[in-house]
Amino acid sequence: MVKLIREDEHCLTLQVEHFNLLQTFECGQCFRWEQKEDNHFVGIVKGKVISICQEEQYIRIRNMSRDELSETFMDYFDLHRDYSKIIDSISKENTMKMASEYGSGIRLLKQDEWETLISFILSSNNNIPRIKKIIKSLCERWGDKITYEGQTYYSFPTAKQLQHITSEDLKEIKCGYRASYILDAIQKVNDKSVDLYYLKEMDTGLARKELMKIKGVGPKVADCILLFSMGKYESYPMDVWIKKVMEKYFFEREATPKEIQKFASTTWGDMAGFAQQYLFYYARDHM
DNA sequence: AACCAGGTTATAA
DNA sequence: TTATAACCTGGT
Repeated sequence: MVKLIREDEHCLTLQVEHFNLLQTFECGQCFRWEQKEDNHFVGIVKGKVISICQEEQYIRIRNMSRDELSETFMDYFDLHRDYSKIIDSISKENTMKMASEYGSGIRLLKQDEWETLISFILSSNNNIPRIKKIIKSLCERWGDKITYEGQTYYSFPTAKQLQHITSEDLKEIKCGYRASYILDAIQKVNDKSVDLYYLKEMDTGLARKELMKIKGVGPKVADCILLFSMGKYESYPMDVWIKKVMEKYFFEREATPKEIQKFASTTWGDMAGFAQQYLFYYARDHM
């Protein structure tokens, strides 16, 4: 599935099927990848700046060795997985055929649990530009400075790095009422009353309950964390877009969250999370 | 001015 | 268990 085409100085070229950078970054799972003028995307994975560009099936990654490719990059972009199999298995009717074709280059990222937790707490009742702005401020204020090709970037601050910040600090970066949620997350992760990095080993339902002990983490945010950072692919985050698109194409009427969850679970089972991504991406452009 | 945006919380039926 | 109002903030 993944072929290493070329290896230059700190630079790799891959050939991959079902991998589109724009789709992967625009399908609602992440907030930090930046598109540069020359069609490059720059992001930070495990504290390291990575620059990627794409032409059709060819992916060029700058600032990356072969070891780093197999240790972090492949995993982060879920490149070991055969997405044509997944698309086949969930595209049993017209809507999913349409949606999975439209977003056929989406990959489900495996992001850092902490970053995902905080990012999606901030996402609640908020809009994307503001979410991105707040996360950026958070990183610039408390993250580590990283210099890459003359530009300055910042890592996402760890729970440890944030352990002494106050509500006032968070208000300054315009978190609003979510400030108290963030403080609760910092406290619970640091004192291990929620063992964040162990949750992926647990049963999905239990892990979900654990996440929801944190203030500001309800069903939707919990499902996002499970799906985007813990590989819990049966999760089906239900936001306003998913509700709209499901009601239009699968119910042809109003439906309750419970009905929708049940439908997703019985129809797609442990592939529901992939279906959610295709539907979300499709809905954002067609509703 | 009123309403909305990747929901959650607190309260009440 | 399910329904409703209030919520920081910035944009329309």
